Amino acid sequence: MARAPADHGAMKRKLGKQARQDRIVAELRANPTVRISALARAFGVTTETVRRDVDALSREGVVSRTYGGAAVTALAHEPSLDERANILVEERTRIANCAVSFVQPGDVLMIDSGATTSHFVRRLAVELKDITIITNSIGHAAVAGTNPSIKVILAPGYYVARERGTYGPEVAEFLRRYRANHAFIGAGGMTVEGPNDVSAELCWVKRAMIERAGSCTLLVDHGKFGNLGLEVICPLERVTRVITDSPPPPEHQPIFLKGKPELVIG
Amino acid sequence: MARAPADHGAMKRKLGKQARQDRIVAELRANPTVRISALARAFGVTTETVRRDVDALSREGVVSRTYGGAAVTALAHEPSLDERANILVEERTRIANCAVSFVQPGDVLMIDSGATTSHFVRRLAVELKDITIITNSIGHAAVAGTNPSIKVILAPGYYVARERGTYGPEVAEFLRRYRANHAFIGAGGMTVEGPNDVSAELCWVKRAMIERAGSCTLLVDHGKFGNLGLEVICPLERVTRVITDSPPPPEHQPIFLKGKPELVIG
DNA sequence: CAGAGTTTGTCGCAATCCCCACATCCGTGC
DNA sequence: GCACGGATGTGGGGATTGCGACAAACTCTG
Repeated sequence: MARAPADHGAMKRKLGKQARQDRIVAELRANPTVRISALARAFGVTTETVRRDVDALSREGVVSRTYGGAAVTALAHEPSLDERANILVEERTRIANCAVSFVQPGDVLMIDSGATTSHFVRRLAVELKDITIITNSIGHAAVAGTNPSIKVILAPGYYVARERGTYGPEVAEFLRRYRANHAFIGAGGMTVEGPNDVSAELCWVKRAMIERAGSCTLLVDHGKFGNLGLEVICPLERVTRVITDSPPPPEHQPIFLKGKPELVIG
Repeated sequence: MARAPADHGAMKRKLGKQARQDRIVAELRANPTVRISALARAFGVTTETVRRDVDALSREGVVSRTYGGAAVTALAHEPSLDERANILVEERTRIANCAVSFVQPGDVLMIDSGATTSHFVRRLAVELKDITIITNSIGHAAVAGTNPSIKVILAPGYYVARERGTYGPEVAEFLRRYRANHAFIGAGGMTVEGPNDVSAELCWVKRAMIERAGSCTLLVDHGKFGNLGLEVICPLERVTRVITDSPPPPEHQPIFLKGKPELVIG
């Protein structure tokens, strides 16, 4: 593979132990794995030295040791969205399947980033044609973009790795220039006050989407009912429809009493 | 290639190929790395068989190969089903290594999407701290975003799957609201007229970045000299510096005669 | 049933890695 | 100066892995 012959940035001078270990974890941010032999060449030290570094980092739990090198530890990498995407797959797939039935060719959708909505987008990319998706999630864009008949518009802003999407005032301002038929958004919790989530920046994006869409469908699994996050996204009346996987517990049925958010069970 | 040998659950003694590979990725959800030898023992097959499985998964980008095993992929890294990213890695890595030496902490960079610039961003994410990156590439954003000390601003627009980035008038308009120290851009070709590329929409993004940056560095491999694409991006004088991997052929040396674009060989 | 194609096993050698013991270098404090 | 501990380099034996080539077993199809 890529040799490092008298490497440019590496031969500056001898790095100390700390500097080497920092470089190793940095390298693992760019590449999923590193090899001891390659690092030794790059640092201009012996493989034994690198081996000791890697072993030390491994003991600290910063990296995960492999035969011949090291890899990113599963937890340190993307505990956030990645882990969340792998739980409740069954339920979320049901929600997603149900949600696509409300979408028709020609629709313009706003979809916020999130684990549940990502299943929804995956189904959209498979089943539907001639729709436009406006989103702040690069994951959604990448998935939906594989379908050439789906037009994807990505919102700008500060990129937040944890959510794999853009956030900040730019997003809301950008969204205000568009108008959509529907907004499909997720939420961290759902009470009689309305949908809520844990982070203010997440809420602002969802709010902007709801504001600019003709109607709003909430995608939440049954575990979200009763959760109270930091901030309420919008009053209950602004939500047109709630799609979930199984009936909410009786104590939260009052949410749908007035029939204002329509309840759909996938 | 995409054949599923319809294995029912009756396979208790020996697992089929598909079942093994599924088990491997499942194993990787629990442990950050697996070893071929261990898997071979667990499955009751030869290490060669597991090696083939792992190699296959690695080619698909599902796992990342290590010496003696496999590791979880960084998810941000692999989605390069793009064959262009896998050629000239040697040359592009050299260019990227050279380019990072021109960047200092505190810099604000505009970087356009492209195969060559992606190597550059990867190095940036490893070696530098406290910089701001403004880009239209979701790949760049995902990679740079793993480094918490790098601020990433993503430009809006129509998402183009082929380029894994945003394009269209929105991009240029958005960029106009920022000001950067440097622009690092790639190009499909390079002649005495200046850098060029094959698609008008690509050119408009590059143009906007050059316009809004104090100086502009072009990252091109040696094969690009003499290529004439559809559209010239900007006159030669607007380019501050050209970084390439090996000296351009003599017939294209005139590009650098006036010393206006500085020539740097990585 | 035959034949083509796929999957897996076997074998051997070269390359690589691990581990251990010991030597060397260097800065620090006495 | 000198002892000392930490960090690093050296060298070799032993184990593991990678790779290519070939054969055996199996699957599918006509």
